[in-house]
Amino acid sequence: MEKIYAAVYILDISYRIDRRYVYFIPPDMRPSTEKGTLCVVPFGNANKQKSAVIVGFSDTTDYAAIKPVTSVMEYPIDIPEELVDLCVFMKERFFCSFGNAMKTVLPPGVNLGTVTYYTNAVDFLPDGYNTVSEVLFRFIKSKKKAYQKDIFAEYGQESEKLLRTLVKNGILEKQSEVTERINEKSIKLVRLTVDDEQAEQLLEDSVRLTEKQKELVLLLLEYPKISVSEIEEISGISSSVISALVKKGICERYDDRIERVPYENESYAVNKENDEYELSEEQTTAVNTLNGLIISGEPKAALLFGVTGSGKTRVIIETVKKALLENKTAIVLIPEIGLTAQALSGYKSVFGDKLAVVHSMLSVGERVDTYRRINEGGISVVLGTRSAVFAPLKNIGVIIMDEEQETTYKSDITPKYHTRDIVRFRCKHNSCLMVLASATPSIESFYKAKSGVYTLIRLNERYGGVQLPKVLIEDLRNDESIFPDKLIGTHLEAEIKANIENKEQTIMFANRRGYNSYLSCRSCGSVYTCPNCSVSLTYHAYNGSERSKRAERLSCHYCGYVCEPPKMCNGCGGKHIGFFGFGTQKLQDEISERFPDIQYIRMDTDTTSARYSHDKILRSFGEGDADILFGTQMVAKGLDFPRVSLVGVISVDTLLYMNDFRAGERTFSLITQLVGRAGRAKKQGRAVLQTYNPDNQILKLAASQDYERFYESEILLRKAVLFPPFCAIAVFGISGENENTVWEYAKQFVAALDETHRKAHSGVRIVKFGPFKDGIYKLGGRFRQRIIIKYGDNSRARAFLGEIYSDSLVKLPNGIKLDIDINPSMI
DNA sequence: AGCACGCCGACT
DNA sequence: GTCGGCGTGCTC
Repeated sequence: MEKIYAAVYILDISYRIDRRYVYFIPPDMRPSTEKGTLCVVPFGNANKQKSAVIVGFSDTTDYAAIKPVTSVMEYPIDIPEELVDLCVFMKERFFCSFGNAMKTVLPPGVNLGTVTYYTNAVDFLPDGYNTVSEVLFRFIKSKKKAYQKDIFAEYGQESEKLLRTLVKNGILEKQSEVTERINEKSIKLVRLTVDDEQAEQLLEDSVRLTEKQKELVLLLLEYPKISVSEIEEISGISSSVISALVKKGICERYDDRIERVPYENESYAVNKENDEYELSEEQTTAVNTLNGLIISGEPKAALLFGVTGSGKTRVIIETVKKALLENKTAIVLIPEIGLTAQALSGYKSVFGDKLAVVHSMLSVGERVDTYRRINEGGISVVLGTRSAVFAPLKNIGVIIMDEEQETTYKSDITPKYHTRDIVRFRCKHNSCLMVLASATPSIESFYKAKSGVYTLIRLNERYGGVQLPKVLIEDLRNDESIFPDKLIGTHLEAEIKANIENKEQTIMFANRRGYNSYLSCRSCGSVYTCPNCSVSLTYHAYNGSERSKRAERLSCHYCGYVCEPPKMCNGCGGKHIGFFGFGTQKLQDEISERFPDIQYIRMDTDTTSARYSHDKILRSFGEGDADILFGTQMVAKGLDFPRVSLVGVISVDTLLYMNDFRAGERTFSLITQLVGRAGRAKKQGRAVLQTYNPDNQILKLAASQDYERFYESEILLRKAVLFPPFCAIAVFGISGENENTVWEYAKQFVAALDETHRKAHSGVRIVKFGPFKDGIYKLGGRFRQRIIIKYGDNSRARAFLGEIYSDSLVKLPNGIKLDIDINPSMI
């Protein structure tokens, strides 16, 4: 077949007109085209130049009005065929446009956009035009090629009407071209340009600086590495204050990229254990089984089900080694960036410069570089978070997902893909092995393993014969030591004391960051909620250098809204405003109060938002700089510190009662991970689980670390009320600023859905719920309604959902947004 | 999304 | 009479 016509997908068009379009390829371009080639094509009435990806060829077409490809783009990155097919798959599976999928697959910042420009079609402007037209004409003539955005910047958006007239009259020509630009997005940071002493002096000297400016200097002294947005969040100091100080030469703004120390250049203590490490019998069997699946040369899947501390990571490394021996490549996925430093030292020492690390904290430039290195073939192992699943490796032998149940594997922006689905696609394409590894697999995955779809591999023993920690469920209901509003119960306090005396380390977990989770008026009961979102505001207290200087703020964890705490209730005017709930900051106060002489480290998004601070915290704790590490979810994940012998869980009660079918699964997993942090060394560790619900079944099962019994009860439940793995779930989200409009549209949407189902897809079996309010009904000023569809995942069902979605987008009222999420991580 | 075509009201 | 409002329909 000759390559006369090309089927393409256009990159920047909306979902509802996103399909294959066919173009004529001029003969001279044919040699330089293949599947995955980026090109420019004219599109629509105006023949706007758009970037497109070739997805197929043909030598005939029955479409009469065919247009020719404008040009083939020279692009620094090849898009492998596999990834082109993957984008088509993502479009069908997750209902996103091909272009959206491509954007996710390519490294970020690779922006192929169309820009519009004007040229003069005649040399002189004829008589009869007004002065504005004349000015515009002269501007365009002097520039030769005047970009629309430049014209707008100079003469305003209003000039568009005149431009249109001039084009219509043949005075100007409107044209477009595709630009390719790599955006460097970076975090804007602020630092002092004077040393600490000079800064202190400036603070003394009351004339030179205003109060606000002093506050900022104080803040910068405390946080040497802070971003502009963090400054605003913490202190409410606006960027104008920063500018004033910059002008005075006291501080400067700088770009984080400049300061970045790539992992590659950091020195890691090479883990000596790696060489001496001997696989246990269980581990050897696991590696052999996995190797057998790799060399089968067929698409395979396995679930590596191993208790915490059973040495899963070592099995993973050995399996990757086997793949490399077969001359194949491997991808290892981990749920969070926080794990990379620790995980990296192990992988780096084994795979050296054959390893590339990919995660979301890399700068755009670094990511493009890494992508290119992989593309050129010098890399055989890619380690990273979910975006690493798109690494353009060829000839993949194995893809491993560590902690496969983690919700970070689900993308929360369009396309809302699940990494597991992408892994499955790539494994099919590469005829290779998918390995899901976890101590607490998702119910879906364990179900597949039990029913034989995945090979189930168990690691039942902790490596080196270490015992699982002893878990104590501590009933807080009658514990005096937590009155009136303390967090650390009698037993936990005693255990921590014992640990401090024995010079052993402790990890503590609290559910939330901030200080108190909400404020409410003690007289009228009104709770302080975010004006944009239907959630309560969290009270944050940021320690200044002195206690009295403490900055107090209320902040919304969803939209970023920040305000000062009210002095009195704006409902009833009462002065008694109470704090309820607790967060990591409150825990911090209590730790320093109860254990005044010890060192502690807090770890939550407030303390780790600067790049690489995560690693620093962990390294510091690992080196024994502190006795207690405490924080949110982060402290639960994969940390391996031999000196930690105690884990304290302040409370997980709120997690238990979340209205979400996966709440049980997540709580179980979290507790298991937390408990697993204790006693990675020879000695048996201890864990204290504080709760007001000591009889809760999930807590009990988690305390006894009995995943399989938990699974058995959970799977029965899922089957009874129809949840995954027994169905797939599509959630349509409708949002808008006007509450009533959103509700009206939601009803209309459901009516349309019912009608389409009845008329054209009655064979598709669905169960429909809603519309009803989203769990967080108002978010960022928008009201949200949802419609939930349970369905069996097959092509007919997907065609139906795609049709509904596409048709509805066409008729979408102004100001209403509609999106779709397949198998969301939370409902 | 953007743009053209097309059919009705208020303007020089 | 015509300029311009936005409903409808199409994009290889």
